[in-house]
Amino acid sequence: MTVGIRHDDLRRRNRAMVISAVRRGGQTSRTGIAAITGLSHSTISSISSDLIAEGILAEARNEPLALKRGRPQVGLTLEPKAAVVMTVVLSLNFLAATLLDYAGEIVAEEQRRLDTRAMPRKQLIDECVAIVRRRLDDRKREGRRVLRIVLAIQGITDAPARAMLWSPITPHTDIAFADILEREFSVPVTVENDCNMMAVALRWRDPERYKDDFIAILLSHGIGMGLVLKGELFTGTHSSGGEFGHMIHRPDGALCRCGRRGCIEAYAGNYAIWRNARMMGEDDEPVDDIDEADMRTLAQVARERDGPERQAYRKAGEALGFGLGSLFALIDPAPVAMVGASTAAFDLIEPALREAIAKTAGGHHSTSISFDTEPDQMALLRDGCAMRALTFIDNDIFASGNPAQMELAAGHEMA
Amino acid sequence: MTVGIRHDDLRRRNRAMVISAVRRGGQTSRTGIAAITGLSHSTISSISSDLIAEGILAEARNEPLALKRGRPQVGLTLEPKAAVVMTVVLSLNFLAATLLDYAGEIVAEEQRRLDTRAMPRKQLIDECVAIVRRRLDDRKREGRRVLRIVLAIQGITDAPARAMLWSPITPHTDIAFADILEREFSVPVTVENDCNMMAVALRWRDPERYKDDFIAILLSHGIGMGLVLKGELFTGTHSSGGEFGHMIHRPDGALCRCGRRGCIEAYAGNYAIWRNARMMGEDDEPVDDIDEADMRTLAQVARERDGPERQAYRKAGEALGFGLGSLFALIDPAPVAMVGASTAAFDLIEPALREAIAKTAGGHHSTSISFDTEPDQMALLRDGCAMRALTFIDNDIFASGNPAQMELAAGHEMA
DNA sequence: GCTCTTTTTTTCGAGCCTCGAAAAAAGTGT
DNA sequence: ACACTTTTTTCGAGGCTCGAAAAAAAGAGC
Repeated sequence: MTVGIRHDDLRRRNRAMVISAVRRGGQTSRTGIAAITGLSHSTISSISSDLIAEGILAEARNEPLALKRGRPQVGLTLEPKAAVVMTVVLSLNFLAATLLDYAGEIVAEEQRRLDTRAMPRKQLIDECVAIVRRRLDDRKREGRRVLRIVLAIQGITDAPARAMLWSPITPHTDIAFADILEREFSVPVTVENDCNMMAVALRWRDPERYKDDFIAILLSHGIGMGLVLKGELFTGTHSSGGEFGHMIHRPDGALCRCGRRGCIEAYAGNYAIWRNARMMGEDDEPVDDIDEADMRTLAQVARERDGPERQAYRKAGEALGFGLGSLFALIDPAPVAMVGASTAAFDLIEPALREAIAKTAGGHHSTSISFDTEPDQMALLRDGCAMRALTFIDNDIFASGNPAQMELAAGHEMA
Repeated sequence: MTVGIRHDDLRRRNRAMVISAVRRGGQTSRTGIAAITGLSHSTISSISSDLIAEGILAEARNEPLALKRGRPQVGLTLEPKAAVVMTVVLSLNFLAATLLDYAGEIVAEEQRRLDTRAMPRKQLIDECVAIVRRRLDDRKREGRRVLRIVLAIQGITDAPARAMLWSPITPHTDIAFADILEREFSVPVTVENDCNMMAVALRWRDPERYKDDFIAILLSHGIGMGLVLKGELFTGTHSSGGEFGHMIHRPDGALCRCGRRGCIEAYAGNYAIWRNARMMGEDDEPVDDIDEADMRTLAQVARERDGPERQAYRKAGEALGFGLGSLFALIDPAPVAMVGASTAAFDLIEPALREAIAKTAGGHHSTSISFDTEPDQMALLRDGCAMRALTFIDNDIFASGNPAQMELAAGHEMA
């Protein structure tokens, strides 16, 4: 049973609402916030003066919001110096860390290539710890306390966002990154699934198109998905869930990277398209990594002539289409964003995809389903992590005007 | 953006919490409620004395709750006379209406057989209106106002629970039952999917087993599903969703009742099992209805010898297993309840089901997934509707001590 | 340049709500 | 009968939001 609502919860929630309104709206006046939240002007006035005094919001005295009669609106903005967050992205052979201020501006960045698949467990962990340490020591941080680290991992994470359970980028499993980094740096950490963070980013980037319900599908070596339903990120009950790529397309079908058979990924992942285009057997062990240039060449050949290459893309489209059809049977159709470098070949995939989806129960209005493509997954990923970290600070730290918490945030060095 | 929290919301939520604690706990003391909700004793005292004065709760003076030292606890119960709700169940060739008091006890019942499939649209509607009118006129109602009607329909309903969009029980589509009944009787109505109501009922009936995440699958002429995730009934974005039976098992496979091909239902529904057992073609038009006795005979034959009958059940198990595997890839494994008369043959289905699920990504620990069977779907359905209606009254009418609402509830005759 | 009008923001008192402490109530044990 | 224990109610304090009114900060008009 949910716990009863106390009096102080009330203030906390309304503070959170004010912060959220400013984060969404950019520069927003008190009157605007009152309109959005439905709270009275007096309440907004009281809360915002508190937040300004606490150094969370700031008044943007420079540019007036509107040129009309009457007292001009004073825009409220997020105070960049209020906090700093760090995002860490761990993908196949790639590690990146970014430091951002409270307003979401990038303060410092670092990217590295490394051979994640060959690394021993300890070295993989140490690389992550090291990159975090270097960015924490970055002088551009200017002593502002890092209040949150969000680590996005390609693979499955656990439901409390504490650990990586399984990942295609390493043979090792069950790495409790959150515990490890928290022990090391005394900053709260969460570990998130990469596709989920992409979905979060899409929502912030284009709230018109990606409103309350949409699907982000990553077309890459493997197939991933981030799902937002009713305004909430959809996750599994025990894990990050949403493993669209491992729904079954054909029972006992092609061999998947996960060791099982017939998964959607075993038809639509880069390795599967490659395998089919090269007319290898469906039982052949998936190759480890395919150069992006090779995939581009493959797509070009498929565009030029009707051969096994074009067939391979057709099979990918078919798998994705039937998979989406099954998904739509569960959740109803929703806008779809195709993310990743392989979306460059989406023109080869789409016809078969639409054909397949039209054969399914969820495909009722298959022509009206929109597919957008977004090739740059890394930028999306970083933005998603940043918003995840910042909204955590908004809701769980700054919303409760708890003096102890605030002091921590203001502290110039960490424990 | 969610609207800000006002002061009166606070009381309303805490009132709802008190009512909910009593509905769950049966006879509960004020102290117990304070412990469950985390609210202070003074708050509980104040709220419960209000609720008693308003005739929503009552003190159960008869039996003491515990035999220990100190002032004995006074049990609070739901006041049965506070309201009355009606449930209406519309299934294939069957219509039932039940009147229940605020404590959930049945006041009056009526069941009818009718040929839903052959009925014109108007007649189907009229039958529903008529059964509601008869039960509203029932003298056992004793003038207590009916505050809610919940209509459960086998088929797809829309997300706001206002209309039936499609159903296998009738060729007619898009019937706005909620509007029709509300116009007729001036009582709020919702239209719910039958399997969703079964899931609701399971949760109330056995909260230990069916906690926050579980799946109810209806094995019947068709295949339906009710899904509870994170304590919430899972629905689609536009419709009741969760059409597990129409996820794709085999692309371009067997002909389904819905007109498409390869749906799970086209292998696991009674008509599919029948079709396979009789060695008819997978393209053969599904039969309309199969006698329950015939299905029992079929199962008996399948148990006795290894022939097409047993194979048919194997295929059903396989379809359900791969389907659950795909579902588990999205939501992670959860307890499953198999509901309906056809669960009598679950012993024939289970081996192939477990075999299939073990081949999928979600089937990691396939042996640990529990399958319960619950043959009596009608009782479950009625209970689910009743709880749906009653909790609506709890949360949306009685929780807000709105005098206007309360007066309506107390009124002895309807508008 | 001054006053009037308009719009935004702050101030102030009223009304609720929850909480903790203390008091009252209603039994059991001896 | 009296002491003890546990539940429930009462009461005053402290917070929060709200509406109304006041204050602030411009543009418009002359």
